[in-house]
Amino acid sequence: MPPRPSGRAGSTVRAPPIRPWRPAAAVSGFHHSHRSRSMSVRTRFAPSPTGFLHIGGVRTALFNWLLARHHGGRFILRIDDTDQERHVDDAVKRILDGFRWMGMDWDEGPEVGGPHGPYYQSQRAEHYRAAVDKLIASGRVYRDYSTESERNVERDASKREKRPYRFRRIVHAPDEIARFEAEGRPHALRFEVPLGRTLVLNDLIKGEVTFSTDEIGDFVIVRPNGQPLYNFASVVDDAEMEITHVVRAEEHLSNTFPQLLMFEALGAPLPAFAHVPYVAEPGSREKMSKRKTDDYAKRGVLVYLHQYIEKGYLPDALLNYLARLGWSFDGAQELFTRAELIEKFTLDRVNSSPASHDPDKLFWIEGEWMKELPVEAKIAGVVPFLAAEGLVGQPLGDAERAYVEAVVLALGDRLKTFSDVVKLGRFFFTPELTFDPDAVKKRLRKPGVPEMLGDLDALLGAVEPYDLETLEKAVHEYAEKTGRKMGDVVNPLRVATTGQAVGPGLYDCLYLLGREACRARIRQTLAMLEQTD
RNA sequence: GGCCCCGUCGUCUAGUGGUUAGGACACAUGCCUUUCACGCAUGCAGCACGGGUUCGACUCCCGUCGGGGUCACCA
Repeated sequence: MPPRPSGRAGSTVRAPPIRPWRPAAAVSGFHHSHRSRSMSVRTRFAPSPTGFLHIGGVRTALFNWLLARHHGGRFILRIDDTDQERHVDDAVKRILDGFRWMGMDWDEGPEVGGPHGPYYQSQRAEHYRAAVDKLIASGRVYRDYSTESERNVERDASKREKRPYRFRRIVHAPDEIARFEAEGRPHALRFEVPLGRTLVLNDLIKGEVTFSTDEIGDFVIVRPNGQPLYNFASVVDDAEMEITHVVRAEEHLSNTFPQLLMFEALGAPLPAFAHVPYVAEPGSREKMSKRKTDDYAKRGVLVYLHQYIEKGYLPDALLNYLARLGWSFDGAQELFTRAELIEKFTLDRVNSSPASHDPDKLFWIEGEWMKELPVEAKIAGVVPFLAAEGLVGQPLGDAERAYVEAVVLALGDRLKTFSDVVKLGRFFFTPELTFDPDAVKKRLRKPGVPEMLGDLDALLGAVEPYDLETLEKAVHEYAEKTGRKMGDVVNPLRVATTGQAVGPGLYDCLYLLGREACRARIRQTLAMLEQTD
């Protein structure tokens, strides 16, 4: 237990730790009841519609969603667009599509509405106005007539003297205020922070955090142009939307204390807070930065949700991975179904330290989930990628569909993401061979290989019937008869018919491709070898 | 710089004073095998550092170092 602040002036405000299933008793010093005492759990995710969702944001949203679902509560989506109201539609749609893809459904918010709407901050002006009236009545909010240049003087001085900058109320004489008003001088609305109080937050992830109000400057809640600011708007909304658990990124931990003051001034019940640590770069403790997106891309590290969607990842796999990034159940279980996650997720198992993004582990989980996927679903997932490359027609014919199914089956566990079908199985769909230079060098540029390929061409022409079993038997017999090792026959034949050194079993390839296609490819390979020898 | 948060293998984590510090990914090796993938087996690897407290510290306290946040009329 950290030492309790004692013997100093000021009261103590405590936000009690609340376990939804067993509300804690009220703690001295704070006279407001806690939200979740008698209500069901209500969580929210409040993105601002700028750019794309990155995986850190998705994870925060997921924790909110899981918490709500775990307790049979409600998950609310709110669009925090106080700042920019233009061209929001597209960004919001992208966010919503991302949520839909992840299968994180929201009970209130855009498109579905709800009893506490609207769910766009840009449409809630009257709510903020009413809250401002309330705060003004409480005497906690005042008009600030300061100019930017005046504040800059203070700020620069603070910086120079290496002390924190904190705005404190400038008290003007009544006639001065009258003059300001007469000349129409613009003013912001500020919250007057009471000095000398110690605020204690019982964060559900971080534990007990103590903060002195002396560290908080009087903050602006409404700009001169009437625009409400985040710190204020989000408190008003969380209160009105009856949010019981504010689960958000830890960068908001310090913001929580001024917010506590506003909840108090508003006379609103306090939600519980849980601050989720940031996501670090792969292999590092450093925070992932949006600015480095291009660098990450060069290293093959994907940071945005849409990038994983485009790669053909499985929502259940990403969900599983993100849940385990910073959360664990028992230290042993790695794979969780959606239902298990809902059943087992609790905030107290969320790690209080940052977790770094591990694309390798994601890829492994993805593979595990892909193994479980029924072949029908694999076909459905793979077809768009084939179609985008022009490798299959659209819509798919019956025969084509059967062929895709056979290819998917042949690919087996090699298929990790849906887009892998193009990388691993392209040769199944086009007569044009793309030769892997290393494979050609290693397997084909060997003495005797062209002659052998000639033999195999003839062999394929003679095999009857042309099926898996007979093919395998014929190749074995050929190897035996000519005194070659199986690998010395099979590997060149694979490269000659697929262009690649790796892939499904050889006989699967030969059979699926068909007799004539295989023979044509062998001849194509022979020609290639001669030309570039 | 003030204040606040954080620090177990490369990575995700288990661990709440007494453990040979456990599991997973990655990596390495072997087996399986026509390649790759899968599977199986084995191995490598960790309590940031320094002081305390204690019979005994990864676990508690203090400091240092490192990472992060905040100190906006951004969110």
